[in-house]
Amino acid sequence: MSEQGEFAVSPSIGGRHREIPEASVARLPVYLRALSGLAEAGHVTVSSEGLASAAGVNSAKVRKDLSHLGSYGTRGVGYEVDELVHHISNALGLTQRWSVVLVGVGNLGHALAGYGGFATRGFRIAGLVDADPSRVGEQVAGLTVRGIDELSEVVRTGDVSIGVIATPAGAAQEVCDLLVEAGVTSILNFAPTVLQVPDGVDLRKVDLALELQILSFHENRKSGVPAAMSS
Amino acid sequence: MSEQGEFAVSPSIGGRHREIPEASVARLPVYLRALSGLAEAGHVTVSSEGLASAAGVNSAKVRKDLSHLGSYGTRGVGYEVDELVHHISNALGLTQRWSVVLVGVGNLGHALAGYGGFATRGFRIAGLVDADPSRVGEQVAGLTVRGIDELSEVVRTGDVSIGVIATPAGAAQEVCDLLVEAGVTSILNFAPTVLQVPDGVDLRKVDLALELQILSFHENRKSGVPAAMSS
DNA sequence: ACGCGTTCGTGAACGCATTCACAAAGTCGA
DNA sequence: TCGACTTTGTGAATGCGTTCACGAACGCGT
Ligand SMILES: NC(=O)c1ccc[n+]([C@@H]2O[C@H](COP(=O)([O-])OP(=O)(O)OC[C@H]3O[C@@H](n4cnc5c(N)ncnc54)[C@H](O)[C@@H]3O)[C@@H](O)[C@H]2O)c1
Ligand SMILES: NC(=O)c1ccc[n+]([C@@H]2O[C@H](COP(=O)([O-])OP(=O)(O)OC[C@H]3O[C@@H](n4cnc5c(N)ncnc54)[C@H](O)[C@@H]3O)[C@@H](O)[C@H]2O)c1
Repeated sequence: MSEQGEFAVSPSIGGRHREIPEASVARLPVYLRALSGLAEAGHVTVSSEGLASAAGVNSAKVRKDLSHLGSYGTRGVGYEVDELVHHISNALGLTQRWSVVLVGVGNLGHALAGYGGFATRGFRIAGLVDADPSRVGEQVAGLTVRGIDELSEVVRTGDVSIGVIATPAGAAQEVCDLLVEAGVTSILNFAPTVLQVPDGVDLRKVDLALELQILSFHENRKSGVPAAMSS
Repeated sequence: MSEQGEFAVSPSIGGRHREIPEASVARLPVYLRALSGLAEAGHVTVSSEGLASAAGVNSAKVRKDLSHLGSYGTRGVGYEVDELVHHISNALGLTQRWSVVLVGVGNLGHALAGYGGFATRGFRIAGLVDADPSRVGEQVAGLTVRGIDELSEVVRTGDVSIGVIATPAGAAQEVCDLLVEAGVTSILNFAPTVLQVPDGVDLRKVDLALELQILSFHENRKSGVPAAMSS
């Protein structure tokens, strides 16, 4: 409850460099999880070294990343765990609860809908939507599946800003367009397709096949150099 | 069946720079998918520009990436789609079929087991493993769930090199250790934990909560600057 | 045969991210 | 109070990835 004051006295008052590098942003959730573990284990403070090993990175990276949030460490001691959790949560916008709509309640969609990780991380599933008439009305994870024609209404009434796409690849762009039109400004795509979104809409993807193929590449490397047996 | 000859006459024979940058490797699967679409649409050749727009990147990146595989383009024309598919598949090691063991057949594990994307991308699920005795013996996606004590045997007899972890976070490191001990050299982790693996084992992760939190950060940015209302 | 238009392949420039390394700033025991 | 010790915060150095920009190579029409 004092970080605004801290910000006010931050160095170089004129310089507005509140930009946190994307690579740092991607690590903040990892730190957050590591800190939860440390807090449960009874740690009150943690050094950059300690947090680094818990998060699987090196300590210089931790310090640089955290420095983008402000100067919340104490030299000779480290960081106070609770305070750091608070600041990271704040930077990530996790102090408020974001609402999510999940489109495509099939094989994967069912697993996602039933996944406890949404709620525990502060995300609320505001609605489940599917195009298959035989799925509409079905109860999944305590929610009723709605028709795709109700998407816009779900987004509006549920104050939804994040859309999750778990439809087949062929339908993903169409669904994406509908989500954007309905007012969603962040999309997480599980379908193996490249999606186009207008400026102002953030898009991230989770791609199982891609991950496996990257592993395949490294497996291939490991199993003796394959195409270098010439001459 | 002629790329070894091609490699042999590659420029700077003494310099052994067959290393493909990790960032390029991560895009090759995307190109592969884009090329499949182009092939279906009847394209025989494609320019770097055409492939770039299909893959959602810019053309300089495409050319640079493909140049790491060799010189398979024709100036003034572009790349032959079929040939490129072949070379990328080869570079990724997709000419052979990799076997996968899936550990943790719960909510998410069921979805993964039933996912057609494994087979169509050339990956074979050699076994499903779970620690819950009440799950062992269950039929899932045409396979019988085996006990965790059988993991080593499944890996050995199935010639498994890739392990997928879909257990709760608390069990992930233990499962990871078992996989490594059994001889698995690549691991894809769905549990929200940092895993430790020895050198020589590749580890990748898919982290839903992390993705959502990154989106949350950007949502937060968009909805007016939040913590800058001081003074 | 030849020139024109197209597109690749790649060196060079640039920018972002990581790592190094150390002065500054704090704690803590005596 | 003070000095030894710990750890942060950050400039500088380095490394990696992206983008630029253009010469070289090729197809094609004439
Ligand atoms: N199952 C997995 O483990 C897994 C893993 C990785 C990626 N994926 C990807 O996730 C997506 C979903 O996979 P799945 O196994 O759940 O498939 P699925 O076929 O079981 O489910 C797809 C659902 O989307 C619905 N749908 C289709 N078109 C729609 C539209 N226009 N609007 C709204 N809903 C629509 C269908 O009715 C169906 O319920 C696919 O793109 C798949 O490649 C799945
Ligand atoms: N469900 C989702 O959509 C989703 C999404 C993202 C991430 N995840 C993560 O994936 C993991 C699995 O999620 P879930 O929803 O399927 O959970 P779940 O509880 O439904 O399934 C976990 C399974 O793992 C088995 N298991 C537990 N300990 C084991 C061990 N030592 N060895 C082998 N098997 C063991 C359990 O018996 C169970 O069948 C979790 O870490 C979760 O955070 C799930």
